[in-house]
This record gives sequence, C-alpha cells and structure tokens, in this order.
Amino acid sequence: MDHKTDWLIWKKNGYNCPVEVAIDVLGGKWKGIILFHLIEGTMRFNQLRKQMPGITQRMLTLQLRELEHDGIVHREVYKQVPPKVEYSLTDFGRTLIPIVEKMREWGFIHTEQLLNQRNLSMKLDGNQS
Amino acid sequence: MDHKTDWLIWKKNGYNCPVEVAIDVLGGKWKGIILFHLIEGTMRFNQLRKQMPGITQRMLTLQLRELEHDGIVHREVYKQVPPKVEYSLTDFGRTLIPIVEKMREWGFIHTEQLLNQRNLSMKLDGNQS
DNA sequence: TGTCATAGTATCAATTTTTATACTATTGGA
DNA sequence: TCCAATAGTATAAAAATTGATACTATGACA
Repeated sequence: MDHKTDWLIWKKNGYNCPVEVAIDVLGGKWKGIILFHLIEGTMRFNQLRKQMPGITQRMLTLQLRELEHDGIVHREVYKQVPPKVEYSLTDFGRTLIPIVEKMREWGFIHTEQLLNQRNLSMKLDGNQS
Repeated sequence: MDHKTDWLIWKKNGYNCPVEVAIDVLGGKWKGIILFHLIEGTMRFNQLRKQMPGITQRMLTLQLRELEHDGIVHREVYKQVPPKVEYSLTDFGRTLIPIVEKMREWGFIHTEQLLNQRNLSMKLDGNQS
C-alpha cells in the first residue's frame, strides 16, 4: 500500500494525518496511563485502580471498554464470586508500547524543566508591559 | 537525581507517573498534530491552519498559546501589516519529537487495522447474546 | 474612498469529559 | 443472619473542551 492510499483512507475516515489516528486511540486523560500500567502485565480491575489514585471507578470502566472496543486490551472474566476480571494488552495493543515508552521517558527526564518553565511563564505573565 | 526524587516531584505536583506529565503537555485533540506539522519547520499561523482543516482559528490560537506557555513553541511576531507571526519548536519542544514520531509511525502503519477492528466490534456489539 | 490580507479577540452555545454518589449481584465465612 | 469483597451500573451534575459566528486593527493598493 502506497502513501496515496493511506492518505485516502485517512481522509475517508475524517482524519487528516496519521497522528490524529494515534490520538484518537490513546488520547484523553487516562488511556496512556492505563496502557503504561498494563505494559507490566495482566492486571485485575482494582489493582489497576490502585495504581491510578485519581481515576473514578466509572471512568476506569469506560476507558477500558473503549480500549477493548478498539482491540487494544483484552478483558478476561472469571466466573467467580467475588468477581475477578483481568485486563491485558492484546497483540494490537502492544504495538502502542513504543509511544507510551517515549512518553514515559519524556516525563521521566523533563518534568522538572516543564515545571520550571511554567513557573517562569507565570511570572512573566504577571509582568507583561 | 534519583527515582525517589522524581517520584516526589510528581506527587507534589499532582502527577502519579511520568506518562501523566507527557499527557499534560501534549494531550488534547490538537497539540500532537500541531507539533507534527512544526517538526518540518517554522510556519505562519494561516499556513498551519491550512494543514489542519478541522481546527477553528480560536482553537489554534488557544493551543499555540498553551504550547508557548509551556516553552514548547516559539512565537515570532513581525511588525508588519498585514501581520506576520511565525511559530516554531523551541529546543525544549524538540524533545517531544520522538513521541510525535512514534505516533505518526503508528498511525501510518495501523490505521487500517484499527478501522477493521472497530468495524468488527460494531458488528459484535449488535450480536451480543 | 473602499477593499484586501493576516492574525487575531469576544461572546455565547454545544458538546464531551469527568466527577460524585448511590446502588447491584453474588457467595463464602463469622 | 449479616458482613465483606469485587467489579461493576445508574443517574445526575459539574467542569472542561471545542465550536460557530461576528468583530477588530492596520496599512498597502486600486
């Protein structure tokens, strides 16, 4: 498949460039973080929740359902009481790991610089001539 | 700086992991796409707008201002009429390129599979036993 | 004098995302 | 009999994001 064909596929589906597609799949506040945790392996619902103190139960459910719908995560339900549901990356989901890894790496290295920069901007904004 | 220090910095600023920081900087519907276009070099406001048929003028302005605030893009205003304003990546902004590149690459390779997967999911959802 | 181009702002509305809170089913064990 | 644990769902509201539309300033140029 050549570039022209790719371009047609994007256009036909309302995308204008490849990056939009990636954003469509792992955009939003939570999906990247969910994937980050699932890289380490299979996790139960509440395990995942503990790793993400900010998220509500509902949000975690919603985001996981969307990822499942997109074929990114696999949901395995065990017929037990109390319930046990395990989430893991599919093969397709694993193709996203390089993106998440780069994000992890960036955050790891540049958090301080970002915070300094924001501080600086704040001060300058106050100073505007 | 060791890992424990990083962890403290994240926590103190409301982050729970490095990926959250990256999402904070280039999350949202547009920022990744803006960066994608700026990788190729300096661009004027309307040039950028032409590359992004979906975005409104207001949104492009807002997103660029946030990126500027975070020290990711540089805004150069020429004192001319009609106005000329050029946007480019800062050194700091260029550190994000690897992430955007991975996103581009992913979208490039996996758009079709994603669309197929969504189609499949749709059909299954209709079929639910 | 009127029009064009560029890079915006202003205002308001619609949409989407996210949160809060309460509720459910099930069964093993005290 | 009552409680705990897990993985949810339901409902409503709040908050954030995004969009539509109209408006502005300025100077060159016809």
